[in-house]
Amino acid sequence: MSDIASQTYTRADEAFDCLQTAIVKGDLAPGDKIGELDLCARFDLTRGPLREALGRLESRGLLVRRPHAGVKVVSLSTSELVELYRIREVMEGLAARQAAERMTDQEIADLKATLDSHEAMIDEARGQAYYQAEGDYDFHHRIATGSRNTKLAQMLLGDLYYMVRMYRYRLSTSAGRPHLALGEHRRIVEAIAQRDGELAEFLMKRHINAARKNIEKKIQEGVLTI
Amino acid sequence: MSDIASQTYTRADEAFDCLQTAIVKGDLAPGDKIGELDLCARFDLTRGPLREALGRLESRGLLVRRPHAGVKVVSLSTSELVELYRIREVMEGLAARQAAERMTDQEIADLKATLDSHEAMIDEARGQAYYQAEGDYDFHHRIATGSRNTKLAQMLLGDLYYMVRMYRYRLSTSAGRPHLALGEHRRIVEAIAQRDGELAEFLMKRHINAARKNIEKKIQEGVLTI
DNA sequence: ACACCCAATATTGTCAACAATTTGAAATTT
DNA sequence: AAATTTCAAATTGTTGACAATATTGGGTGT
Repeated sequence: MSDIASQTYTRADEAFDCLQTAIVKGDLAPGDKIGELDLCARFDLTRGPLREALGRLESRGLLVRRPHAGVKVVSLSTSELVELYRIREVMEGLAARQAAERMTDQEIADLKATLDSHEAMIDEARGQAYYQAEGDYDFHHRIATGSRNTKLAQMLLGDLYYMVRMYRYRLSTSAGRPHLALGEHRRIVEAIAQRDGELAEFLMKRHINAARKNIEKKIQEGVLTI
Repeated sequence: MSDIASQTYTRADEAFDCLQTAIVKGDLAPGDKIGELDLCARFDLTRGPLREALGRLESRGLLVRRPHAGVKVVSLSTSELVELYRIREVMEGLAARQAAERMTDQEIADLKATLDSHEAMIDEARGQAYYQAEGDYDFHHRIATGSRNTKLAQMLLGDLYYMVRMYRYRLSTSAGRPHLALGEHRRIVEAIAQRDGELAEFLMKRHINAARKNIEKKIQEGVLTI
């Protein structure tokens, strides 16, 4: 949801939000060629705000636009997806390091409480799933904002987050290891609470590296096709 | 310059290019509030393409847009500028590592030749300057593309490169150390040529860390105000 | 059957006018 | 004199129509 606290909520904002959601949820599927007039009819928009929204989605890597030829929903190859995890690793490692330096005690306590509710959810799903709702409920989202490195958070949450999330709907990177993943989250938060930036960075990188390895394994087993 | 090899060059592309150049060069200065009609008159554009260009520039962090209230050229505080260097450090470190894995021998040879011409230029300026023209002549630009991590290159060259460059016009991060900086560039390329990704990453991170320290030192001495 | 060409059509890019919101100056109140 | 309110003008957001370009389907040649 775009921030409307101090700004008006334009039709372009609205268009952006609903299109992004449609992409993340797969209603607009990777590789789909989508036309402006179709989108206008489907989402009750006019072309001006729609084009603004398309521009924003393109800048976030969710769409590919070709002048005069139209728009496609981005479709990452498996190797491109793996590359995203390489980038996440170094950037989220930095975010964890800076979160250790800058998060308030209250924020850390709140994050621990969120992890408790994550655990309750895993138990409820009998250890089969670890799904985090988009936004403040999501661990990685919280670390990025906790880093207080505005540009880093913006890049992580603006450029990478939704691309990764787009694929999360179709694959679980914590499959077979939700309790393990949760445990890793807890250890990262503990390092942050101890203000040990170096350890927090190390643990976060290891955590994302494990998710990447998980994906690579699935690709190799032929289980994962995109 | 936008890629026109396989696409038409729209008026929006044109608007984007000239505005970005104006920002990087300081013709549109940090903090400037700029109006659409002014820009249209000044750059001989109409509002449609201009608004597209403004959207792109916003996504690159060069502008801040507020709905119904207009556009400002971004103005980074000194601490924000330093944070950019933290991000560059981890991302360009990764780029160097991946360049060591993926650059062709020819590309490496070409890069060395470019460094030779950099050296000639420093000598010509009597060791007072190390200025690299935007694009392929720029060492960092070359490493990012050499990484063959498309998304990484896009983020580095799309999101960070011009923001950093915007400030480079007003400060030299290799001030007092052009020969040293060039030497560091050479060592990074040597590590890449040796296909030693770990060393390339380490050296690149150190190099950017040194540039950051240089900036921090200037800030502390009160020499650098933005 | 395949490759190429061309014209018509569909779709995207641009434009100018109207709608919506903010800004700043003037008037009013304290 | 300083603070607040009001309102017209300036500026940004949106809309629908026209301009520009790519796509597609049909026709022709090999």
